[in-house]
Amino acid sequence: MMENDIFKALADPTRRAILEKLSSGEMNASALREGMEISQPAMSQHLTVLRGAKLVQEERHGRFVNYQVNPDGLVFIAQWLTKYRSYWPARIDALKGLLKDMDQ
Amino acid sequence: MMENDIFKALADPTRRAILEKLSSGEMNASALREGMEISQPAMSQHLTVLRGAKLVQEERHGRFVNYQVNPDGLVFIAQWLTKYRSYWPARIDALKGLLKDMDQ
DNA sequence: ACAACACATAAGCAGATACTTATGTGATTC
DNA sequence: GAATCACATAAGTATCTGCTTATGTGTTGT
Repeated sequence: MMENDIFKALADPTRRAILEKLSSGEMNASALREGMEISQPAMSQHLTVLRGAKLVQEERHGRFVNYQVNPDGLVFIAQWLTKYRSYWPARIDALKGLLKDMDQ
Repeated sequence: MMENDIFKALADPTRRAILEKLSSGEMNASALREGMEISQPAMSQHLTVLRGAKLVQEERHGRFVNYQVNPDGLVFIAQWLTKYRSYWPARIDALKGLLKDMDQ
């Protein structure tokens, strides 16, 4: 199931850190490791999970694989959030109408 | 950490189902169990996790405890999502400005 | 062709997680 | 005030998760 894959993927702090790194531009797996104290296999495994959740996309360039944010998973979460619109604080109430637009 | 508590709490499908039940109105723990095939202790444990993530609020009424959605955790996720605004598909681009308003 | 490189996969393991049964706690009812 | 009810907590356990080390696969450079 899509929903479960996404939330499980985001449950791990290392994977959220990877996503955040990618938010500033696409990067290959080695570049992602820099300053992260994580082994090469661990990174590879995390990227597999993120790809399965449609949170990242990969693109091969020779022997490098560039990863970038995939909006699909994130859009799903935004849509999931709309189920709770009516409970949001009033000061963010203006968001409601726009979130509605996302329902197509 | 707040962020980790929220994402870990949402990683479990049963807890997401509980949240969704609460989205249609406040309910006590026994009412939440109806039609869910979950033991009483399991429900109690899940509600503890959801409360720790500020995704639900409790309110005692005699020997019943009413639970309701707590927007705090959900608002946090919406704010977290804004980090990836620039990767959203164009057709949802209109949302960008509004999400920005949430940054205060 | 071979060595070096970037990354993926396999297998094993320690710790985390979600369940279970049993029992505890506080409120209500008779 | 004793029984019942709604819920919480404790302790044990099977499964899941994320790591490790070892090895495999495909690409590049010489």
